[in-house]
Amino acid sequence: MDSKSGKTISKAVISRLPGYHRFLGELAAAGIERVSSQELSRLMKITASQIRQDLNNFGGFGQQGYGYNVRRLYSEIGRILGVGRPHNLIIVGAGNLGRAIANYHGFSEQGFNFCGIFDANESLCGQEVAGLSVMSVDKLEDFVRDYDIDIAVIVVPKEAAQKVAEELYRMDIKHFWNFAHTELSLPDDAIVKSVHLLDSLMELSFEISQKEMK
Amino acid sequence: MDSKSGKTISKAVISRLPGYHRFLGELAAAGIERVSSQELSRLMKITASQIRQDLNNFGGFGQQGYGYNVRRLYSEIGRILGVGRPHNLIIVGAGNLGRAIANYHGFSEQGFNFCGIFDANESLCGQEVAGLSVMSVDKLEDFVRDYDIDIAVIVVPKEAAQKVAEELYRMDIKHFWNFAHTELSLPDDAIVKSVHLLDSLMELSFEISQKEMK
DNA sequence: TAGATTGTTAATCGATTAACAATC
DNA sequence: TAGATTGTTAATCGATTAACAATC
Repeated sequence: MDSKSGKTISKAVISRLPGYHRFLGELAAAGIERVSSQELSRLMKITASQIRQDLNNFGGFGQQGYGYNVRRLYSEIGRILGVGRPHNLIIVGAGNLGRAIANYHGFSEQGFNFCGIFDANESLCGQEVAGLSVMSVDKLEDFVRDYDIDIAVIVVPKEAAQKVAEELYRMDIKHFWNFAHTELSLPDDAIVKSVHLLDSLMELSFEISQKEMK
Repeated sequence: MDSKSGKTISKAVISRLPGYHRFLGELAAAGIERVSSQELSRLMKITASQIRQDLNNFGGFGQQGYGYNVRRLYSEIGRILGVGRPHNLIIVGAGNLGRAIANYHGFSEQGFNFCGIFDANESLCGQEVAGLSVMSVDKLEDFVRDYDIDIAVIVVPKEAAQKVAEELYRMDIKHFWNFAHTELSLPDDAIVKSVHLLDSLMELSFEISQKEMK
């Protein structure tokens, strides 16, 4: 069990874990061996107290009087996040965003392997994207049965997203990284992580408006 | 002033505003005229109490015994978010993700207009992306002076992001939508909204790991 | 008017920060 | 040992939920 005594980790803590992983990765790459919560605090602009609280959800990775070993903490957080251990993904939707995701190599460096890319538009099928040949969504069922697919990336128009997700769920895919501009509604054992780009841009726009009213 | 008596709106509230906008847009498109906080609560899976609290940060948009007028509330939230009012953006980085963003039409529908796309790689210059011709980053300074650019989308490799952002800041661009896998560090009057896709995928991976440990 | 539902205050819950004893 | 810094408990702060008077 990752978290001490199996207690649930709050959303707030989870959302900071990738940040720890990123900063520690940079420190490790810079050849830095140890870091204190105070140094990390300055770097990440969160309090040292919060850093220690967050890490202690998972165990005592530090040493009094010394701080934290950078490489050790980096790999512990990686393990907690489940990176490293390989994940097999498919991309559903071979539009611009689907292609962009397939082509970004930062994902595979962390063990996220794109195994197939699918589109409903037959005229796209056979095109090569990031070393994969775009397949018809008709082939999804067979493909998912043959490979051990863990996560589906939903990059289809919002009108199609719910239906596609339900079909994938029936094919026993329970984990979704959703880029469609809509919420997916699936049974409780499904895990959906949505990235709503327009929402993010709107939050920026809100902050701009607030600043200009000052 | 948007918020009642000018008080600062919490991050938590801001993050829910685009969701309200989206759901109300869908209700309006479906021809639904009124909605109560309780109905919206069921739809959005947040409590009715929270919805009323959130909205009352900005004023009383509802009516006792009736609820909220869908079209009115939709447009009020749009106004609060600063959508509708046009924003001029440039995209810096004409890689796959930059192109995908330029090509997604959902942004311009909300008043976010892409005016130019730039890349440091001269061999990409002149290529057409979403009706725009990719320009050399050398042209940025003149372009930004001539057009009224409000927001820069940073879609360059993480090694280049900080430098590019600083240059844009010097050219008087203060608002950044950052997709590079690093934090941007800029003076306090800059507003940076980052989208770290890998972080999002790692959060999903974390939740998968947690589920599998149960 | 009676019923419904808001706007708002008060109560609860959870997350962050502060403090410090434990210990390397 | 003395100094540094963690792990952890307690105090504070902020966000969510509950409750209900106001009112359409």
